[in-house]
Amino acid sequence: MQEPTLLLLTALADAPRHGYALIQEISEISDGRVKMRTGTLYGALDRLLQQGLIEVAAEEIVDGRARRTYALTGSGRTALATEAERLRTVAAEAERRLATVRSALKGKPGTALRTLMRGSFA
Amino acid sequence: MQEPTLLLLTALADAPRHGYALIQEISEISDGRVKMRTGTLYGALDRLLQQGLIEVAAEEIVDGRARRTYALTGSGRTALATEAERLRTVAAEAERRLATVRSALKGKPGTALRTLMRGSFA
DNA sequence: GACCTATATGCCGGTTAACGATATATGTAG
DNA sequence: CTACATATATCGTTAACCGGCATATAGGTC
Repeated sequence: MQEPTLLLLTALADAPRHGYALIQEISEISDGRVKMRTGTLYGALDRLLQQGLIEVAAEEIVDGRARRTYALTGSGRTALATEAERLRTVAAEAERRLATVRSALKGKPGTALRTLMRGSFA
Repeated sequence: MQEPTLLLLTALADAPRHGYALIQEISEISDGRVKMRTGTLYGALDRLLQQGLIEVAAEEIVDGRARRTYALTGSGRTALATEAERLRTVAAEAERRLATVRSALKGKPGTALRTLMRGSFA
């Protein structure tokens, strides 16, 4: 699952929303950093509908404009929860490894180094 | 940045490694769930080299087999740290929203709902 | 000797998703 | 009347991943 898709599901996690509102919500979630384009949005919505992760919750016409509201399905909720947990785990592992002080190993290529290298070099 | 790329950088975060070792390391990081293919690996390595996020740390011949060892650059370290933080944030937001009890709102479409909907529907 | 597995790198074609651009249409503000 | 916000949708391009294939050596099993 890629980031735009993840953000879409996240934006739907607390309440159903329609396409245009999702673009705004994602902008808010990401502190204005992610401006999702409609090409990405509607392509992703179609895909997620097909995968059964979201469903059309309502189709109305407001002020002459069509408005289709989407909602997470149970399956979508599960998928988002799984994905969020996996990302949290990977992010934690990345940060743990980045925190590893390599300079501490330079002078002591003994146990610590062999431990780090386990399985990598014979 | 996509997940295979993230895992690659993570696998390089604590020590330089060569291609084949990266496949194994990623398998370990992900508890055996991700079996990275060589097509993905070497394509990604080429791309990351070009982007300056990794560099070739050593080129040796061990037992007649070529072995090219890759390492994170400073730029790669920064990129990974940034990415990890962003993912941590998004994952937390997803979990926070998933935890939002929608049933509590159903009977009280008042302040809480309006707050949730801020900016979405006029 | 034949076969399989592990180690190790690399290319190629297909598929998928994201992206930018564009189109359409209405209401509101200046 | 121009511009902007709202709202949905399609199209062509690009980028990345993926599976499969190719190549090569070393070591173990039958």
